[in-house]
Amino acid sequence: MPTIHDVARLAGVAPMTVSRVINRSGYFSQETRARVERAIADLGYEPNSLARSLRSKRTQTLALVLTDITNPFFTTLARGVEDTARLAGFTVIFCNTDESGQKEAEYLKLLLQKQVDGFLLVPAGSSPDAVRALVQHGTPVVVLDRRVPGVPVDVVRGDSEDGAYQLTRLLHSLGHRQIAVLSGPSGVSTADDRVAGFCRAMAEAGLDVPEGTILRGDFTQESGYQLTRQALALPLQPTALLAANNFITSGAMKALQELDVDVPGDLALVGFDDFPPSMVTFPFFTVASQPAYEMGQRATQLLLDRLQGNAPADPQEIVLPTNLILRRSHLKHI
Amino acid sequence: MPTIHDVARLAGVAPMTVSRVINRSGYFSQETRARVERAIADLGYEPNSLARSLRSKRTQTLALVLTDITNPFFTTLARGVEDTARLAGFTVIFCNTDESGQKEAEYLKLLLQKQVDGFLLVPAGSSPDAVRALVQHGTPVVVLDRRVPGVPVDVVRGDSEDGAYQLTRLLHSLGHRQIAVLSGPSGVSTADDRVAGFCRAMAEAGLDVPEGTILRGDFTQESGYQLTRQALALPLQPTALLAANNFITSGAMKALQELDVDVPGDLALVGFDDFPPSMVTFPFFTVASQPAYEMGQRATQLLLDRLQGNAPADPQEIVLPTNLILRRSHLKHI
DNA sequence: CTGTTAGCGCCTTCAT
DNA sequence: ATGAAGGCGCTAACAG
Repeated sequence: MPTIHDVARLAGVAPMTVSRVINRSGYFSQETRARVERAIADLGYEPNSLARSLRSKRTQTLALVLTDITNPFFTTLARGVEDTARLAGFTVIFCNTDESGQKEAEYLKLLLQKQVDGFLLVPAGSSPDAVRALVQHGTPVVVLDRRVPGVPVDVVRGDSEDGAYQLTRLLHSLGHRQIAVLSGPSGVSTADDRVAGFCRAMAEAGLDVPEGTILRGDFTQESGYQLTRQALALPLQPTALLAANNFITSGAMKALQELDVDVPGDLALVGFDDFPPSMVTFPFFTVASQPAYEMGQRATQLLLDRLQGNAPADPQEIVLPTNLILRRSHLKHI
Repeated sequence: MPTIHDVARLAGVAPMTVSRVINRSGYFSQETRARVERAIADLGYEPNSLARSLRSKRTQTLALVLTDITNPFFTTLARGVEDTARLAGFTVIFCNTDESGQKEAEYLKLLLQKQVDGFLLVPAGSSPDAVRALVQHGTPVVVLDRRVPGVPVDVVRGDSEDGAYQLTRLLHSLGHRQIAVLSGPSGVSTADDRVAGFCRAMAEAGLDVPEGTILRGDFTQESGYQLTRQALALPLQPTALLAANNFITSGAMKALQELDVDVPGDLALVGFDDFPPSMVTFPFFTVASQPAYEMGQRATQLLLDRLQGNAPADPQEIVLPTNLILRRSHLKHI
């Protein structure tokens, strides 16, 4: 690999001059410029970002740490991040934590060592410690998708509370009184907020929420499957199910098919997060959809702004509205 | 950010000694070790990977360059890559090219400058030039999913030819004689191989392939939609459609629904690539599924082996079998 | 407009 | 068992 010295020698100039030409910084004559560019081309020289970053203290690299890129919601979000980063000349390292605080901690440490310029983080599980540590450390971070109460940090997320509120209102307007909620782990804001939105709608409607109708598992298909079986074993049979994310919805559907419960004939089912349009061949699930791509975009833009000192001093909270998509799974007649 | 010097000063030793302790290299007494570790903890010191890499010439970073992570096939593959890389202490930078040779070229250049240790590459479009350049450059590369004829490079891919052969045989065994193929761009090996497998099965069955029954577009939902409309306008109406990937399948289904063509009642539809299990709530499409996760795993392992000199000298080609999954979309009675 | 000096943070080499 | 010198490739700061 040729270095800046090789180029300098071949062009008959000092390394510094080569540097100037490469970076279009400072002064240089058109003639030297031509000689240098010739030499660069002849040698096939490429600048070494490591050396550059070591000096400049900036790597032009962002870290995207999320729970599982296999979830289409996060896939789309990741795409928003990457596209936005690319336009600014940044590159993205992605890491899956699987909701494990330990994996998360390991990654954050590794990424810090790699001197990434900033973090886009979907905090794992219910521990805000990792986020707090990052923030105190002074590293630029934008938290995605989830709130981290008590930590002064930028957040870009969907309006979970409102989405759940809307879904519940919809069910209520259709006559449903017994609704079971299949949610994620308590302590995870999305899970909690969706429960809260549900409760608010129920309270407004003057309905009480019977013991056991709010079920907690995690955001997986398996969990949706289990919770659904539990919900159907409840003393007061629910007439509708509200699933707190796409995986849970999918698991619920699987359980219902096994139990020969027809949706929406026997039971209404609504959920959070849409499925990717390119994959939805049968428009079926009624959902509260979050703008995943935009979330990635906005978060990345905010992070980039911060890196350039273009963001407001105090932590921003950007809450993107949720979009109610009416399809068929809610259409149970009461 | 404290450096190794700060640690050294606080511990009352030379920077070199700190380095030895950190890397467990060379000799040091248990006592110095304790002092150094104390200092490290007190300062919250983290080694700077940039400086380390600048010396060692290794960044412990891999590049994953693919066409579009939004495709569940690539998402799963990416997960296989990341998991495998993680276990080996490597980190992954991911980039989407959207089949654009230009984006690809830009990224490869950028990543080269960042001194990534190796590339996992799904080559964009039909240009093998980028791959060839990388290989000649001496950079470790493993090509994923697609063949790059004429370039001596490691490849890990699915058996597209055989998958298409099996799907075609299935259709033939059910009595289909007029089958239209909706494929991707010619020049992309997966598209070509799937056409080839189809042709082999037809030839073996003594059937000819009428003009126009092999349609070429790209691997998108939109393209699947268009090609399907073209296919149905063919002089010899096909009784079955073979879609060359999941997006095409989905676009085909969309078109068929619009045209009020019932699947499988009026027309059989089979395709390449499965949909993620967690998202498949209605088992419907009969497909040739590729082991995406394993593909990512194997490719990464091969790349890591190469980096450590543990791989055979000549380019490896790992072809993973395709798995025929029978569901309902092929069940048209003839 | 161009060159020299110095140093980013670390580790290889050689000395002690 | 520990330390000093030097350099990885680049660029900020200062000369000229």
